Amino acid sequence: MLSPDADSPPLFPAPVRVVDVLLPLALGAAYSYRVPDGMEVAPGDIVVVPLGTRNMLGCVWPRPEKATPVDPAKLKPIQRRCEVAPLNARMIAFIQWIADYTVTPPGMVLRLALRHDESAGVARERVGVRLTDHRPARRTTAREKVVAALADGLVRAKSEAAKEAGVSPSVVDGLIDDGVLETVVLPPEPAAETPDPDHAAPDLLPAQAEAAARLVDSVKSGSFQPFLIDGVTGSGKTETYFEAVAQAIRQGRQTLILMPEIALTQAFLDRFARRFGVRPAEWHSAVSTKRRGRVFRGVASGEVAVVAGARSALFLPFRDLGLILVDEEHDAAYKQEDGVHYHARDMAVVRARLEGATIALVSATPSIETEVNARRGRYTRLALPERFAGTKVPRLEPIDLRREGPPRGQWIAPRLAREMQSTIEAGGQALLFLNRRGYAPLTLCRACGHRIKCPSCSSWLVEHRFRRRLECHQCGYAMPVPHECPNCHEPNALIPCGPGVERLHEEAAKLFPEARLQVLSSDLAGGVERLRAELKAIEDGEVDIIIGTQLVAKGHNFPGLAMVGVIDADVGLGHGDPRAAERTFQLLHQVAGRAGRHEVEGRAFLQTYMPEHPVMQALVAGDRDAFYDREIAIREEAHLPPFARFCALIISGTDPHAAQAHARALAACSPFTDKVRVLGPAEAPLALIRGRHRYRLLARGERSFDLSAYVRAWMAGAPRATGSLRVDIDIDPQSFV
DNA sequence: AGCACGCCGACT
DNA sequence: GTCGGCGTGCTC
Repeated sequence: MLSPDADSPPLFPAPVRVVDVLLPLALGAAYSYRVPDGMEVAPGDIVVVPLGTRNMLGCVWPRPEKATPVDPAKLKPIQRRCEVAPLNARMIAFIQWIADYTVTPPGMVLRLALRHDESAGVARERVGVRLTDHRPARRTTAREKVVAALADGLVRAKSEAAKEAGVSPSVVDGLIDDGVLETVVLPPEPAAETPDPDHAAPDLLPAQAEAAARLVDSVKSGSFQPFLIDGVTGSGKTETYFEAVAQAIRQGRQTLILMPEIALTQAFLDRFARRFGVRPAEWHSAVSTKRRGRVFRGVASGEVAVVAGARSALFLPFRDLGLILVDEEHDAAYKQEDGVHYHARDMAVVRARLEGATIALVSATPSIETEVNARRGRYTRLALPERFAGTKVPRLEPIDLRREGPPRGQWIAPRLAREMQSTIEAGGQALLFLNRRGYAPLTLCRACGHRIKCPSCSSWLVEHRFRRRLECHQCGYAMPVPHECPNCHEPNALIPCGPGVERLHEEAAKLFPEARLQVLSSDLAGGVERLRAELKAIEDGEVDIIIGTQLVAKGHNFPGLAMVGVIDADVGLGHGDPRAAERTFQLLHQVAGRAGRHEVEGRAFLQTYMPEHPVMQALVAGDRDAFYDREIAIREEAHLPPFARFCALIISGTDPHAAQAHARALAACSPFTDKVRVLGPAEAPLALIRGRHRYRLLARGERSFDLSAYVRAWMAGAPRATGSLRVDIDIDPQSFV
């Protein structure tokens, strides 16, 4: 074969080939690049392209129909194509969909899928070593140790061999050079072992078996179907959906189990292992970069069958995703509120639709959105009404703090104390739930009435007596506890107001001097290790009274827990947050549900100043439907999600005219101008103002509100210098299905 | 997101 | 005279 002469120009010069490359930047659109001769690229390929002075990783992107061609003089060539798995068409569609829906530049969404350095990395070849017949010419003690360690003639990874011999890896390298050891290429370490769908098939209750069968059928059908697994605490929701996982494995399709990060516990992984023989691949912030790289590539190759992961796992490049489970679907941690604003639960539904996958949202207390979708038949409800162990859902009893509250300066009502006493005497454990870390949430000056606030965000500083500091729970600011009032300088006038878990511990210790107490909060001294140890101690019955924050509501099991006392059931109610009732209901339901899981009849007590509040009434009556009926009616009336396309536009930036520009734009494009109000930070509901946003517009528009028209109007009228536009993601889940 | 460019204050 | 603060704007 004659090779073409490189010096002479071709007779017919090939036309310049141009493709779009999406870069992981906030750029509005993909940029065009020239494809060098001899390079083949297709949409989804990961490439390196020059941008300004640097080189960047990007993804070849489908060219829009009406793309404005870029000046050919500007075109730079693609540098190289990366030898990594390209994004498939479904993944591209997913990224584009999220970008459109959340009004975010597509590059920012791509970043979520490419961000992991591991996506570009290629698995490094693992080198193993084995002893040969040669013996070292130069003998040293270190070398002797290596020879002795490898005397069995088996292959070991290089680092492994050095570690076993107790020498540095360079000794091993030296022996390789001398021919004493030979190198062997090891097969790449598997990202995860393959779960066995038939490892330990469970016994299911009739309701579980029926629900499992529905899910299995759906996985078999290989088409998009959304479900809600709606089961009371302890009804075996996990075991039920594990059967769908087994089916997906049998069919060779992949499964994603999404969970809030804190719910992804050892206990869950162990349960999975008991059913499938091995643990699933994990994906969350605590997984090492190296391990993430393996999982990432394993997911792309299809080798990893099941991933259990936090929010960000939603953007993994699955080769063939057949099943998604969203555990604790009501959890607020699924909502991402910086960078790309998205709700992982809703985007999971979108991804399932694009992948042709079965999806099940799982909760004992579904979010309002999901409940509405189930009631309207968009999601198929699979109800698990009974507890697996045959025990009843704990009875909830209100304690009216107006009539039978504790004396001033104390927080455990006499009745609650009596119940705790008899619980402990009967050998059971009691949990006091108070969602406030530290000793006291407010420090007040008796002399001048000054309240100590955070200098940077003006919320109250929380006293942490153990650490002898005042801390801001919003921004992390901390200072030593002052000896005099910072305002009037009166010494010894500062008094702590209200309870935190530390103070509650103090009170409980006084009331029950014999009892063994343990505080559980996220700032427990000693970190994760200590927490794990304390949980073990509790499980082994070495603790009588647990005093815990939100931490105790999720994930961990307390087999000996007989009763729960909620110190302040009203926390969270009464602010302007439209989700206050929902959150309180979910949290209290969940905490109360911790009691009496195994053979012990559980009881729960709610200390409240408003026992007549609908949330308390619904909890005490055990009437979930009443709660949902009311919440749905309120939202429908107020045009809040899920009955409005969105409820808030957030403007980041500092331009004082920006709010007016938004107001004009809203008025220009909303058919419901009378329902559109512009609220300043002081007026907007407290919970909607968090952090750095200077202005927030609440557009209580109808679902027909045309967002793109709004954006156009805003762009036209926006002052030149301004921040960016973001859309809050509490939106209409109808459009996902 | 970076990185350059640019236009004003305190240094060798 | 220059070094360097970060405000603005561009990158195919």
